[in-house]
Amino acid sequence: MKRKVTLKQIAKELDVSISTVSRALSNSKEIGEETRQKIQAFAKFYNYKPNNIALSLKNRKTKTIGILIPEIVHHFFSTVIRGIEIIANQRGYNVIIGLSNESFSKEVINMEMLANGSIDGFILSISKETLLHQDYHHFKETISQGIPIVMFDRVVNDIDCDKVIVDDYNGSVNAVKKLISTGCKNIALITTMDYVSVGKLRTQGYLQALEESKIHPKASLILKLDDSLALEEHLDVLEKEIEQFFMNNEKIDGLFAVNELYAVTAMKVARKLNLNIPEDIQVIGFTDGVLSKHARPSLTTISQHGQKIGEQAAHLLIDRLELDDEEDDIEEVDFERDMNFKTVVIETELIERDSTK
Amino acid sequence: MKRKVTLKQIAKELDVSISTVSRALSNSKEIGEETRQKIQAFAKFYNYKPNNIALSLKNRKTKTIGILIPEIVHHFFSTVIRGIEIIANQRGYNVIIGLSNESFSKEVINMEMLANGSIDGFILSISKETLLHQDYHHFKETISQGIPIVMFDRVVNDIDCDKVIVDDYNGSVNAVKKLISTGCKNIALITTMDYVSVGKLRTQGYLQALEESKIHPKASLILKLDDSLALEEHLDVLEKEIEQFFMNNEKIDGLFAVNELYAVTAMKVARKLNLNIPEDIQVIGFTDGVLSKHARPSLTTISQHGQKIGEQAAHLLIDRLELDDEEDDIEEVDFERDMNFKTVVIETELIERDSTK
DNA sequence: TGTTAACACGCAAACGTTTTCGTTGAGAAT
DNA sequence: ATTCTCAACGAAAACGTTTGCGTGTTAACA
Repeated sequence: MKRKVTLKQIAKELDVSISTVSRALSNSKEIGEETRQKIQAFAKFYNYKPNNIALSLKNRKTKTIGILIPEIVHHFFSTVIRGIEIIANQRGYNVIIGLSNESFSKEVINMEMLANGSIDGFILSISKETLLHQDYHHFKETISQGIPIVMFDRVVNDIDCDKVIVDDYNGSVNAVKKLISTGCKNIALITTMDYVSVGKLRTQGYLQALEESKIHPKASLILKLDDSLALEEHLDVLEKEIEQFFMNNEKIDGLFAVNELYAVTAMKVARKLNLNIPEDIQVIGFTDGVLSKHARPSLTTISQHGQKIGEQAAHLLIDRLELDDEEDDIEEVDFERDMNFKTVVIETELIERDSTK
Repeated sequence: MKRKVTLKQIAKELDVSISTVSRALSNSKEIGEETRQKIQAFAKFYNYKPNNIALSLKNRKTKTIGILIPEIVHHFFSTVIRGIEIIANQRGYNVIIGLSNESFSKEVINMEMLANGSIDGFILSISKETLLHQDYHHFKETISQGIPIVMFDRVVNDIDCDKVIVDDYNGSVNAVKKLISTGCKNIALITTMDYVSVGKLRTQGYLQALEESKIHPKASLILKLDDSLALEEHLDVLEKEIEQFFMNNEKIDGLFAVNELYAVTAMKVARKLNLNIPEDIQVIGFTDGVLSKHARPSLTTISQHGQKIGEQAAHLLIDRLELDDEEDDIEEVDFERDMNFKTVVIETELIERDSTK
């Protein structure tokens, strides 16, 4: 087992000083041609690579970004990660991942863990529990320590950071408009509780589309489901809830669901009730995952472009990190800095498949 | 922006030495009661947390493990990550993720990048390209540098490391036996090219099950697909290939597919050809993902227990890392060490749903 | 009173880098 | 002969920790 070779060892072996080795390897012209060649050859032979940790300590930056998400077995989130990773790698960064599992305390723990020097900045999506408690002190503290954050998808307004969000509102408006334009008169909505910001926005979009078409929304056409029902374990409960909902609203001819699972389950129920899709009832779901593509019939969805979100978030974060670098040199302009936080909106796209006319 | 406070700053502020602060915070009894209280109070007030990078440098271990996988937008892999993350967190480790995107060079680059001090050990699944080239020098080099590796799912034999594998062979045997026992006479197989070890094993299992039942395998009943067809982009091509396959083999009454996508697509084709599932043809797929659960009819699958795989892999790696710690102290027994690499086999489970009788 | 032990703390090395600021020697300029 | 100027290199600090060892003070002991 040959341990990694260090500058010190090379220096000793070649009977020069550490600084000479360091300079020779960085092609400094302060070092004589001959010595430089010798050192470089030796280093190459022993496959010298500078130790990242030592570099991190010296430069006070790790070149890694921390990703903090609620769940990883999830099409949308993993797509975002892929986007982040691509850009991060391109720009010389690594990614380290923390999972909150939708829990507030795990989010805090993970954050503190990584904030102690392990990462240069965060890209995160807030856990449901945090959103429910509305306790954002950990974000604020992290930021006040000089660690920038970029939030995506699930964001809150009162935090000073860059954000990348999906245009949930307009996406929903368009989806529902599509249903209206294809003749739906009684459009139902299956959504989540309001504290999840995206659920709220999608609900608002639904209402807006109805209003624009002078359709009066009916409370009975809106089904708000507890989030735990989204868990794969409670599939049967979810199914029954939706079935009950259908029974209570016999005239439903259009359905908009705020996620894929709700939509697909609703289709299953519709079929059970002998409703034909899209003839009797049209369905549109939010999030374009693998389910939508392979459902029967394939599901018309609103794509969120998760990868693009990740890429944008990564760019925003790294831009800010490298901007901070320059500011460190100049050492001024502290006042105007909080002004220019951006919020990038990623447009959604309606992907039409067989569940709509 | 208040930067994180360091030992040095505390020492200066309280007019003691750095060592005193360090010891006071670790509750050393070498420090007087009064001083200790004072320092601890001060540290708590300023929310002192030791800098991970500095600790890593000093201890020569980072308490992070590197995960290297071909793809993250993938149910199985993300499940494994979840398993790893859970155990890692429990045992005080972080995880850093690298994506090879099934490319050899990206795998090598990522590996070298992380091996330079960023991580203590790897958990990885080999990329297809690497498997194809059969070039494993980067694994060997990493290991020879004293960085342990745990491979999962896609493994190769001639590398000295712990492994966690799925019982692909027996899983397949059982699946095909199930088909036989429910009356299938002409069982087809849809698989991948042989260089992906798991595909090969699953094919062997299929053959074994046939043989045990004295059924002669027919080459015409085996469809080997190029891997690129697994990509979501080529769905239509995949569909046509399978349709052609069905046309050529009219008597197929059972089908075993080595992944979910093949199975679901085959069901789609079967339906198109007016075959009823499971009456006319039964289908079983490998990998229990979200598709299987929501397909119509729901798909009988072989579950790989991805999370369990991740958990096991994490335990194996961390056990070895902490065992290495002790050996560093003792400084001996270098010879017997390569003997005790474990290969843990995670049993599969046949999850029966509606695509089989 | 002199010796000693316990106590409470500081110094400095070490982890592996980069970089600033010397220092040395030789040849050129005065 | 003396000063100056480079070229070529080394020493040491710094990043933030931990820890072995040294040291000064005090109190207890003979």
